[in-house]
Amino acid sequence: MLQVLQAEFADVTISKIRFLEAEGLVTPARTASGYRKFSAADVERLRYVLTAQRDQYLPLKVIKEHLAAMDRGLRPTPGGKPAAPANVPETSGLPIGEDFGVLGTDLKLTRAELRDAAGITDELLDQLESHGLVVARGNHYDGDAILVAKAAAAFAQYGVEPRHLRPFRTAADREAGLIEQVAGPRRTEKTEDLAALAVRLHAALVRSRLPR
Amino acid sequence: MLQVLQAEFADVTISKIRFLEAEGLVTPARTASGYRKFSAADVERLRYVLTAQRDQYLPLKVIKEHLAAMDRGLRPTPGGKPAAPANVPETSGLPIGEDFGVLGTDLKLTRAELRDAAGITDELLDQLESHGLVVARGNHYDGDAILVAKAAAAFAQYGVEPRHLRPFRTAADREAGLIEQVAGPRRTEKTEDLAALAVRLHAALVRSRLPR
DNA sequence: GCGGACCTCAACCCTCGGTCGAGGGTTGAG
DNA sequence: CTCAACCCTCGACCGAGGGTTGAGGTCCGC
Repeated sequence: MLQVLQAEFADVTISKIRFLEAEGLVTPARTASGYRKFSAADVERLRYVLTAQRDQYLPLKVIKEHLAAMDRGLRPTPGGKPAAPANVPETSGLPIGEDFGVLGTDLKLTRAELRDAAGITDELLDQLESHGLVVARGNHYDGDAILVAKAAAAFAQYGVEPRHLRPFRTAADREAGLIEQVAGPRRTEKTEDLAALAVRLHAALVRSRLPR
Repeated sequence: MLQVLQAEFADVTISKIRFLEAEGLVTPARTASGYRKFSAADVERLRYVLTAQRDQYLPLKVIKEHLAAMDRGLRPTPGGKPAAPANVPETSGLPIGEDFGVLGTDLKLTRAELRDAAGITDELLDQLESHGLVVARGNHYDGDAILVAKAAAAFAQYGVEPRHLRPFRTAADREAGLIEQVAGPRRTEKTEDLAALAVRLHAALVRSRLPR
C-alpha cells in the first residue's frame, strides 16, 4: 500500500512519512484498525512537501506554513517566505529579487481593501480602472488586482503613469486569448501551464531586448 | 574593525564570520600580522550570504555554489537550485513551479550550443529566428535566448507554433522601449528594476484575464 | 494460525551551523 | 614598558533539524 507512494517519488520511506505526520505536515485518514489511508489530496500535499524540500531547500517549518496558507486560500510565494497576508508593511524600495507574493485568485476584496493591500491612492486606482488595468468582477477585486496595483505603484515611482501601461493590458489580453484558445474555455491545469509559459517567454523576451 | 560589520547587519558574530571563512564562503585579505581585512566586495558577498540564508533558507553549501556561479559570470536563480550550466538533462514535462533557470546575459553561445542547451530542433530555431523571437548578436546568442527557446519548445508541445508567438515579441519590444525611455539607454540597476516590474505586471495581467 | 505489512513509541544518529575556550600574538594609549 | 582590548587558530562542544532503528504489538490474507 505504501509501495505505491514509494514508486511515485523514490526517496520517501515509511518512517519519513510517519515523521512528517508527527510534524503535522500531512494527516492521512485512518482505517478502523489504524492503518494510514492516503487520499489523492494527501499525496498531492506530500508531493508538494517533498519537492519544496528538494528543490527549494525549505525547512519543514516553512513548508508547513505554506501549506497552512494554501489551506486558507492563499498561495505561497514560489520560493522563500510564506505569502504575506495582504496588508504587510512592505519593505519600501525594491530589493532586487523580492517578489510581491502571489495570492490566490479566488480572493474577494472590496475597493478599499484593494487600495490598502496595494498601498496605493484612490486616485491611482481610478486611473488603473479607467485604463482597464484593474477590473472589478461584480463589486469585488481578486488577488491579481493587488499584484497589478503594486506593480503599477512601483512604476509610478519611476514616473511611469497608468496610461503608459496600456500596452501591457493589450498584450495580456491577446495572450489570454491565445491561451484560452489552446487550453479551452475552462480554467484547468493546462491553462495554468500555458499562463506560466507565457509569462516566462515574455520575461525572457523583454530581457533580450533591453540595451546591453 | 568588526563592529562596523556587526552594526551593518546585526546578528553576525565574529565566530560566524570565521566559520564562513572556514567554509570557503568569503576569503578576506589579511594584514601582515594575520588580521582579516574586509574589502567592500567581501562585505557585499557577506551580505548576500546572510540575506540568502535568512530570506530564502538556503543552506550554505548552496549559497556557496551560487557565489561560485556568480564569479563565473552566471547569475543564480533567485531562489532554489543554482543556475544550470547550459546543458542539463532537464526533467521533461512541466512540474509546476519549476523555473527554467536564469542565466547571465553576458553569455555567448554558438547556434549549436543554443540548440542543445534549449533542447530544440534546428527547424524550430529557424522559425524562432524568422519571427524575430530569437536574434543573434554577431554570430552568438545570449542566455536569454535559451530561455526564450525553452519556453517556445514548451509551447510547441501544446501545438502553439512560433508564428503564434509573434505578439509576444511585439509586446516585449514595446515594453523594452518604454523601459529604455524611462531608465536611459545604458543598462543600469534601474533598467533591471523596471524590467522586473514589467514582468510582474505582465504576469498579473495575464492571470487576471484568464477564465475563472 | 502463520508470515508479512502495518502500527506506536522511545531511543538513537548524523549533519548543519555555529559557539566556546584555551593558548597565544598585535596594537595603541599612557 | 606595560596593560587592556582586540585579534588569531584550533579543537571541543552544542542545539536544532530531519530522520532511522528497534522492540513490542496489531491486522490481514491465505
